[in-house]
Order: sequence, then C-alpha cells, then structure tokens
Amino acid sequence: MSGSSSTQSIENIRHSLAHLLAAAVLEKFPDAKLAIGPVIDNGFYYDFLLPRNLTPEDLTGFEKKMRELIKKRLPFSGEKISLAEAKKLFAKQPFKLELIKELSDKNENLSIYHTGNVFMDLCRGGHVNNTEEIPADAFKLDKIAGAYWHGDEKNPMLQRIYGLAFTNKKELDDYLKFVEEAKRRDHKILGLQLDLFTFSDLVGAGLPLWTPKGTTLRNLLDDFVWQLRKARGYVQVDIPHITKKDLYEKSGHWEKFKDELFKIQTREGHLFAMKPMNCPHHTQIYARRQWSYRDLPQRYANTTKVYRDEQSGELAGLSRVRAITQDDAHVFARKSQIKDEISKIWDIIQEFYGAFGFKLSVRLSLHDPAHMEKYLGTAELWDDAESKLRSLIKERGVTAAEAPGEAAFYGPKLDFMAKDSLGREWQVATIQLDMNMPERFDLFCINENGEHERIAMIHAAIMGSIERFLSVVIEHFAGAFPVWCAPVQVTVLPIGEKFLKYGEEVATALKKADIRTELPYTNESLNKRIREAELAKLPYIIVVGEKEAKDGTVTVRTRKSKEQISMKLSEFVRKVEQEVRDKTI
RNA sequence: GCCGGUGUAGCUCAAUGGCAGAGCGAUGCUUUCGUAAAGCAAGGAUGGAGGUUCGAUUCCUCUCUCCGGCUCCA
Repeated sequence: MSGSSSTQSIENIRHSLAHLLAAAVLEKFPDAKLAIGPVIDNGFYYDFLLPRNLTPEDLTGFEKKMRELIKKRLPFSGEKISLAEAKKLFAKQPFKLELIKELSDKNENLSIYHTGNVFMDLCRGGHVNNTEEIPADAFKLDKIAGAYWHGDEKNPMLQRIYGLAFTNKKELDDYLKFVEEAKRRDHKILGLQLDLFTFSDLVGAGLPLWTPKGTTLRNLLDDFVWQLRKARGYVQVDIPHITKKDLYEKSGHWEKFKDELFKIQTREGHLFAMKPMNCPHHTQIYARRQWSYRDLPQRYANTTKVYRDEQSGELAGLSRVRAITQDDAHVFARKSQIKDEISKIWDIIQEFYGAFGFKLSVRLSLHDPAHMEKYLGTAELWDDAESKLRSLIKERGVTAAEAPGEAAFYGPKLDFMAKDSLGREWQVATIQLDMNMPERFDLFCINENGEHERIAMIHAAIMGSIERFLSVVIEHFAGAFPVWCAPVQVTVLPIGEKFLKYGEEVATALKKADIRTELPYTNESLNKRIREAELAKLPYIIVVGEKEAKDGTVTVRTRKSKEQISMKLSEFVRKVEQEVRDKTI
C-alpha cells in the first residue's frame, strides 16, 4: 500500500467503493440492472434490479470481492462519450438509458469511468486515482434494503446495498460504537424497561398505551409548557375529537389529506372524521364572536390528541404513531402583532429545550414558487409572510437555513432542530405563520377605523408531539431523567422490616413535599433492592435503618456518584426541591 | 402502502413433523439483611385464521405484530 489514501477525499473513496460494489454484484449476477450508486453520510449505496433477493451471505461475498479488487491496484479513468456511444454501451441497462436521456435532455456532458478493465459505469467522476488509495479496512457493507427507482413509489422497487466507509479503521470503529450506543438508548426498549408505555396487538399498531409512570412524565412535560405559556397570556381551550367533514373541506385539509383521515359514518349516513389537527377547530372558537382590535391577540392552548391513518410501514415506536398528542396552540393576531407573538413563542421554545440541555438550530421552511399548486393562497400572501419571518430571524441575530418547499401548505414555518447528547439532530418545535386559514374562515377583527381587518394565525407547538418528543428525550438521557422530570424521584429502602415504619415516615414526608417517592418494600435482600433501583435509573436511593431512625436522618445514594451521603430529612427535601425548581440536569 | 427480515413464557434465548427447555422476572413460603442479584417451592408459552398430515410450534396459504429500508408526513 502506498499510504496515500489520506490524500484522497472521503467522497472520492466512497464513490469509488460504490463502483467496486457494482463490479462485485455484476460478477455474481451478470444480468443485474444497475441504477445509481451515490455517496451518502457515512458511506455509499448502490441500487440494483436483480434476479433474486439478496441475503446477508451475499453481502459477505461482495465485500470479499471488493477487497480483492482493491488489492489489484486498479486505476480509475474517465472519458467523455457521445450520446450515440452511451446508448450503445448501456444498451442492456434500462436505468442507465433513462439517466442518459435525462442528462442529454439537460444538455449535460456524458462520461464514463473505468475501474481497471473490470468495470465501467456512467459517471460524472469524483474517484480515487487507483484502488490502492482505498483503505480496505475502513469500509463494510452494512445492509440490504428496498428502494424505489428514482424515489417514486410508482416505479419498480430495487434492491439497495448500503455500505459504510471512512478514511481509516478507527473512524469506522467509532461509527460502529456510536451505532451500538444509539441502540443501547433505543426508546422502544428503554420505554418498556422503565415501564413508561406499552403496545397491545389488540389495540393496534401505532397506538401507544401510557402506564402510570409514563403518564406522570407526559403530564410533567405538558405542565412545563403550560407554565411557560400561561406567563405569556395564553388561555386553555378544548375541542371534540370527531368532526363533520365540512370543517376540513373548508380548511382545505380534506382535499389534501383525505386518504390519511380516519373516517366515521354515523347511523344516519353522515361522514365524520377523527380530527387530524386542531387548527380548524380553534378558528371556530375564535369565530364565535366579533373581536375588537383591543381584544387581540387571542391565544388558545390545547394539549390534545389527533389521529392520522399513517402508512403501516411508517410506524415506529413513539417516533411515528397514529394517535398523536400535540401540545398545540394558536394565536389569532393582527398582522402588526405577528413578530411580537412569534418572538414570545420562540422564547418559550428556547427556555423549554434549554431545560433538557438541547442545543437548538432553526430552519426557515419556505414555499416552492415553482409548485404553487401545492399551496393555498397567492404568491403575495406568501412573500409577505416569509419576509416577516426573515426579518424576525434577523432581529434575533440568528442564522437560519432556508428550506424552499418545506413549508406547510398554508404557510411558512420556523422549524427548530434539537441536537441530542449523541449529537443527533431531531426536528422538534415548529412555529407556523398562516395567512390562509384566516382567509378561508373569514377571520377578522374590527380595527381602530371600525373596519373589518383580516387577522393572521400563528400555529405554535412546543414539543410538537409528546410521543415524538418523549422518544427523543428518552434517548437523549438514556432513560436517566433528571430529578425535575423523573417519574420516580426517590425510592426509600428500609434495611429490614424493623425499620419499615421509619421508612414510611420518610416516604410520607417526601410525598407531602410533592417529591415523587416509592417505598417498594419486599422480602428481598437490601442489595437486591438497591440493584433494582439502580436498573430503574432512579435519581435518589434512600436507605434507612437503625442509625437513621434514631437521628431522624436519611442516607442518600445518588445516581451519579453512587456515594452515600447522610443528611437530615429536611435537608434532603430542600435539596430535591431546589433541583426541581432549577430544573438541574 | 412497497421491498426484505422477524414472531416460542412478562423479558432474553433454546429445541423439534411425534410429551416444547433454560435463565431472569412475577407468585407463595422461609429469611429481615448497611449500599448492584438470599433460599426453597409451585406455576407459566409456540401471534391469529385456514390448509396438508394419523399427528403441525415445525411444511403451505392468508392475516397481524415488530425490525431495517423506501415512499409519505398537516
């Protein structure tokens, strides 16, 4: 080996590996039809249409073949070719012919790349000079998956082989370790272990059932959001979970999402739907009377479930469910009040996510002017809404990535991404500025001049969905919740039966101070009970025996240090209360 | 929804065309213990529906769940 691999970009290495993979697949399946093989985060993939389904053993074989090819020190070389040559060279590769047509339609140059004399592919380049520059111990074929040709579900499904590839073995090992760690924190497993939620085949897929501990946690989070909202003038409202189809026809949701609605036919033949969102209902609460400009903004908060008939293949733990609890709120405001109101919501989001130690980044999701058919309203309405968000971002001195085409169909959004303790980014909160629903539902106020003035509507979910947020939080903390939001904060373990009475006194005092306390007395050994409490990831374990009963103290074992600290009961209560107040992480 | 995989006790995993086994948990009894597993006992299961077969947990068909992707996501 020349050792020159370090001079090669990781993209070139990954791209070259994709070609080697295709070569290995072609050797085994000469009739394989090749699609595309791009570079992705952490590696590469290549899509094939093959005569049979691949097995994990096939991957082992391909990987071995790729290493053999690397050893042969094959040069990569490219050349431009004409349309006619391309059509001839790829006559038996229908997907390549499609690509060739697309490229030539766009008047782009066609080129091919050779890997020694063993493989040739339609390719714009970006390769190592020679396979000797590919570190053979830093890649691994990862998994087989199905993928639609051109990402379109109407097209045939191909077999995709994913590979991991890095510049050296350590990076690959680090990545595999990261995957292990992520698996260890998987909320689907931790949630069951920590007894937060469960699923039942009888109830149905994507319909989580919440245990007492899980419900405690949900309520705690929701209450935190509510406290932040209450301080900013929000009031609570509530709405029914089924509704006439008429509401969604008027809002535009029926047209757009009718296939994803759970529908209910009444015995008299009327069509209802389980509500898939709350905004249209809230418009009707606003519309119940006429408002003076002096009454605005009206800020309605409502934590409630919505129901969406998600594709069964999409359901995953708490991340994607069919019964979704939204901590939803809608602000009905004059256009002049928009920036202020959004700013307040932004403050709530910062305070809320800060309490968990999440780092936030912001994305401005805009409409796609090339596809106005996907949106309600006029271009002017959109430009107006988007410029308001842009200027607010500027005022707050934040940099936000702009994402055209990511807007909701009724308005642009500020989407917030949280980076968790493993460095993964999750889309969480969202603020949506909506000038369209007010038009559709004719929402207005009476202004200073006695005229009808069209208002704006701001959609503001802080957690977004409690289910999804919890999936993120469980993995962020690996199930070890900080004291302020741990469903059980303290467990009291009497050394023996003789001290059960004192244990009860301690537990009662803690509960009186609103500290979530357990006294799970069983006839197991003390060691066993401590072990169980540790496995349950409880913040504090209190052990009481003769000494404590005599002195009125408790011996506290902390989750973090496992140290034993003796203190007065009242001192411990103050300590916990302080941590809850400060939301210590 | 699509492609592939998967499903055995509450959990983690064995085994088989002919009586389905273990560890942990849960239950009962004994033990009452000073910081990560005390002892004994009795329990407990082949996701569901059809089919093939003398006999199916095992083979076939359908269906459901879950997992990895794809597509979608108000």
